[in-house]
Amino acid sequence: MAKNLLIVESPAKAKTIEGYLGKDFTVKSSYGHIRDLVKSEDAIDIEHGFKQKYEVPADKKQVVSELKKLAKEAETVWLASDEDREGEAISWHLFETLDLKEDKTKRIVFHEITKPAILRAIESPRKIDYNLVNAQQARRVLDRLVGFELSPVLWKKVKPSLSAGRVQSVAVRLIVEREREINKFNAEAAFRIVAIFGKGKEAFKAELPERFNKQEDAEKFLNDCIAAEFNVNSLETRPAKRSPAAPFTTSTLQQEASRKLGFSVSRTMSVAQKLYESGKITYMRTDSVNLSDLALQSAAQQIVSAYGEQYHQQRKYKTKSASAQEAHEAIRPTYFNEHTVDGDPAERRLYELIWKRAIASQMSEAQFERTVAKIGVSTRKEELVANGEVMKFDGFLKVYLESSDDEDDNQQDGDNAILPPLTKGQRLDLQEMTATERFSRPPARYTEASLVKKLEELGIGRPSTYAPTISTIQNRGYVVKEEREGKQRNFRVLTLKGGNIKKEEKTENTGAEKGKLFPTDIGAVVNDFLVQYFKGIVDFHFTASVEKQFDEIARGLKEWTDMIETFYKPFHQEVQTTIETADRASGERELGVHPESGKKVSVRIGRYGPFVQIGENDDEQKQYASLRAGQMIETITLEDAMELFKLPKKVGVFEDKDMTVAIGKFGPYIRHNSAFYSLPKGIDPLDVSEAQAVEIIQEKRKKDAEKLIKTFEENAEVKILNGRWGPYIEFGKQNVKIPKGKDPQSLTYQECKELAEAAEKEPKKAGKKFVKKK
DNA sequence: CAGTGAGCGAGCTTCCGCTTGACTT
Repeated sequence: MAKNLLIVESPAKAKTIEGYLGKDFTVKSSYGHIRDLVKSEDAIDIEHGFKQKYEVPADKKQVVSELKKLAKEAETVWLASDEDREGEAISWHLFETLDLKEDKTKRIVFHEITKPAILRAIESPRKIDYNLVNAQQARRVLDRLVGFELSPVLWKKVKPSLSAGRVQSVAVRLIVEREREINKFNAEAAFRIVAIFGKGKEAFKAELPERFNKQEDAEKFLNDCIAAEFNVNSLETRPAKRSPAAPFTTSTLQQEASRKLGFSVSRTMSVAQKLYESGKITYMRTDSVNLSDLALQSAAQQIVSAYGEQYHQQRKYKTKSASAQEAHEAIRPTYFNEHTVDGDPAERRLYELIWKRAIASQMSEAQFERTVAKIGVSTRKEELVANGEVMKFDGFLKVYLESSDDEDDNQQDGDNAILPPLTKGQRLDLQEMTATERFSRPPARYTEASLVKKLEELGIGRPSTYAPTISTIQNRGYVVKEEREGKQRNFRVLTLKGGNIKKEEKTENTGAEKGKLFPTDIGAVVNDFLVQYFKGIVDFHFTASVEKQFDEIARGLKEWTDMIETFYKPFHQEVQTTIETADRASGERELGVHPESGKKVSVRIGRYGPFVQIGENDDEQKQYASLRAGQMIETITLEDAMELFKLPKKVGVFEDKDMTVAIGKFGPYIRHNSAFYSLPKGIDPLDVSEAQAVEIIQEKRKKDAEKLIKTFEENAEVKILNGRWGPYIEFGKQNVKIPKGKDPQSLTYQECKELAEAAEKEPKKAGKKFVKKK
């Protein structure tokens, strides 16, 4: 038996370290935290110094008992969890739970998984830092108190099963408030003037820096240009440079993978996890931009040998985030000489991104020559401006260019263009000039990744929780990630060409969104409730201010119980008062009066979601209709609401059964004989003819028939179908995958039944547990 | 993917942060 037991948090790390340490060391993993507060209300004894009650959760029992056994046999136990608040607490929990002895236990830390770093750590062990542990306890207790007192208030005042917390509630608030900014935004139109000079390859664009608010002014400008002479008034060339971005942290990786690869934050994390487990990259949950000395050397070597000495420049980056705890390195390839890796396409692409970003971070800056030509118009005092850019040295751009969040279409032209050789005073030949009406844009909706960026800036959440937080707020129904169609908008274009001005009206699609986060009604109602009654908790700076106090605890300047006491007393009082005094929140809003009956029309959240109601008194005949996807209580109008009552509508009869058109969660559909048929896009659900409906039903049946492999005489409900992932059995409401090697064509009814029953008996544990329904 | 929107009441829900697997119609 080995003399030493060394415990780290992650099994992949354990494997690597074991290789460095030789056979005197057994290296094991705790798989993160091994204990947590009990679920019940008595987890924290508020009366007695907030004493906590911990337990080992069921899924950690085995890990703990194995570690316990190994610890007993070992001469020395080395606690090597991460060097941050949570890591220190993990060491402390291990010390307590494994019944370790003070004199046989050593606490060590390292920031990078390299042999010298680990050996150095072993040379200088220390004791558990109880100040740091206390800071973690304060963090844990605060989060539990906030979450488990606030959530029940929502159950009483809004709806059961809702949740609130220090992190998730702020995330929802950001999205709700952004949506409101967008709603109240008024686009301002202005005319943008762009001129094209020269012909063929010599042609280039110039733009007027000023914009015209009125069409007359734009038109006058164009008019003045008809007879004008254009000359280069000034020509200025100056050098410019661009530096590479720091290597990835969790949050920047999520952002870039979202922009460049279209990954959701959880997809990014699970692909990165695979790369980490197969030893391809360093740890993927980190807030550090630091690279180990070994990594710096190895990157330098790669850059010099692949691109040459002039492309290399060693850089050390500093984190900009105040909340960073930097227990790990930045995310980088384990071996820089592996430019690509095996694996599925997602792994390969993410690895490539990580490799390029880390390599580029150690490369020289790119150098440009930027030219600005100002062009005088003889009949006007304004000048047109042409920008040209020539790259003199590509530097890090040879490998990697960071993408950006703003997709400002106004900047597309002009920048990066190459200007033909020009001389001062040169007369230019105008080919064409346009005045295009452009609109100011509302603030952008959050994507998952840009929300993570914002949370990180506010110091809210940690690398390990960004992805789960995004999932939580969606699972609770506070937020939806959606694609929404834009609206058509007209804009005017004036074109000056050949001495004539042509006026046109064009249309563009605006406001279309894909993969953006939208608040739901319940999200908005819960947010408003929390902002009204618990302003302090959902304040954007709440986390920053408690973090400051955690730091003081960690430095031994403050008692953690004092801090919690000071926070808890007024907070708990607010909870009490709110329970006693606050009204139920349903987001109710009056829309006006029903034009025909004169009854009141209102909208609010009900048991089954948001709905419109006509009538209010008990004795009145009331009418109800659910809101549709994309409609919200706060923005729906009386007219929209009236439309809702026009459907469902009977459109005719087919095979002796009614055909009804309605709108559901996934859009308009026809219901016929208890089956659903989606309406193709472009057909107005209010204007579907009987013949059209029949056609849609038959079309769908034809498509289904193509998927069908086999049916059975015994039971028409049972079918074998071709699905996206191969053949499967549709057994009533249950779908069962056909095992590999079985020929779907030759399956009997009895076999199908057995497969279905076997699948029923073996419920998908994890799937059901983690993926909340609805 | 209907329409439903009353009321009773037992028993349940819920936080954040550290990990990995088992799970995908």
